[in-house]
Amino acid sequence: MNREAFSAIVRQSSLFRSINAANFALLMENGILRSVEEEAFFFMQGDPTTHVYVLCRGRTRLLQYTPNGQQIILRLITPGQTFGGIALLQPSSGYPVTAQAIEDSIAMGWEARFLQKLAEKEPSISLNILQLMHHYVLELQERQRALIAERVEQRIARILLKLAAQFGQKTDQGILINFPLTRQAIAEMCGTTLFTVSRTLNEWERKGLLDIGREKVVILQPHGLVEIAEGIN
Amino acid sequence: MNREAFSAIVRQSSLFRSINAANFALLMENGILRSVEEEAFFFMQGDPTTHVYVLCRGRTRLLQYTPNGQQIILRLITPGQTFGGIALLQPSSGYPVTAQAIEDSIAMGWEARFLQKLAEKEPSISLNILQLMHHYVLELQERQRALIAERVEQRIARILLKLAAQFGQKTDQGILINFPLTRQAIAEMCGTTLFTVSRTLNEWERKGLLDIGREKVVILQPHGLVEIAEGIN
DNA sequence: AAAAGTCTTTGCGCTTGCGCAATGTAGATG
DNA sequence: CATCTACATTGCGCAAGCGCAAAGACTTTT
Repeated sequence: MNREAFSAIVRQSSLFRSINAANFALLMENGILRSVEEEAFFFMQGDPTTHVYVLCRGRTRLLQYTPNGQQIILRLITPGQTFGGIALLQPSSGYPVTAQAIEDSIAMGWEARFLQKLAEKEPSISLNILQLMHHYVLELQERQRALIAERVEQRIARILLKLAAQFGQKTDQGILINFPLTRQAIAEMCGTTLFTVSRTLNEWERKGLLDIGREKVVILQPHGLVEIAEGIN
Repeated sequence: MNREAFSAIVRQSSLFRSINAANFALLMENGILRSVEEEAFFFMQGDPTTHVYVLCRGRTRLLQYTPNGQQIILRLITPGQTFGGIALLQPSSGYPVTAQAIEDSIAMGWEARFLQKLAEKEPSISLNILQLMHHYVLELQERQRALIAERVEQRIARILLKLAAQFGQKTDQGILINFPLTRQAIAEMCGTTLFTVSRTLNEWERKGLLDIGREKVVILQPHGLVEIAEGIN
């Protein structure tokens, strides 16, 4: 467990990048490390909001369950990103989402009370949280717009482009989405079924836009996807 | 222009209800009143974020436009509610929504800079903003869930129940939604078309759940709507 | 009272994309 | 290597709900 390396990640995280050295030292003293295995949970929807986390290693996803058991993937967390920030709110009614590790993950976490006190000394923390929530609001509004106004095709294209931006790896053929990505997972990100995703991706492969495989997507013609996402047909 | 009455509304608004008397006085000195006629705008999506508002009179809606001109009604603002709070964020990239008066409206507004300074003296303002954004996030997540997992019928039922909670007026027959509500508006709140809304409402009237008219909805059997919203069919 | 404007209803056709079942395939496991 | 398991494809049928056009009803204006 390389606490040094993790410390560097926390130092640059969007939540704490602007705090001073003394407070950062405090942060390191009071943070706990949590290791969570693939498929296991940091917390589940409804759990009491005890901790705020910064992911240090691995990949984690935030998701919601619908009453009928369907999952909605809200966002993917990579090292340096914050999750559970909602815990900072005073009267908090439980985490609004579930945080599940996609691969073995390690996060540093702080008790909400500790951070609340720290935030009094270091107001930038509150501001950063506000900033994070703002981004999240914009993301949700955008998704809602897409759900209402766009067809499944467009939404799938959008998700692929977004994943490419977040996890893309340039290869000589195109952009490999460096991420174990099942059809099911794609479907859960854009509100459709794995069947529709499968059909759509295969059609795009036939057109030469993609190169797909088991849990693999390579974008060959990003521009083509952009056109689909924008509804230019 | 009854500044006194407005002052009382601001005093109780979710944004400022917890600030001290001195700061409240400052607030009143520095606030401006903006009157906006029916259909006119407080601000539009993309406008620079200059002011934060608390609505004092009338009704206003927050909406988004899709690229193809479709509207999405995000939320209805009633007196005492805050809008444009996003302006408090430091590097802000324009209002993410449009604020349009549904009826002649008056709001008190403050320059973002002024409020930012006030927030340094009165941290509860930041906390309240955080709280507001949190509510908004929960609302958006809920809407997204509904859009993905529920059928139009359920979403319409949900919207009616929500409107009833916000604007409902008990009459001897049932709950009147005291609000000029076109089919088009309902459609824009739940991501469908006015045709589908019209058909659905008429079906429900036939079943005795509603009493509908031009821009009027009276809920006769709230429980029936709840059952539909919950998908108990 | 007529005309104009807005909101609403309704019929019809049709596309989208879901649901399910059966089958195929790649990688992991023993 | 055989087996198992998870993931992926594909065909078929179907329901939901959109889109449009036309007509009707209620308001407001002149």
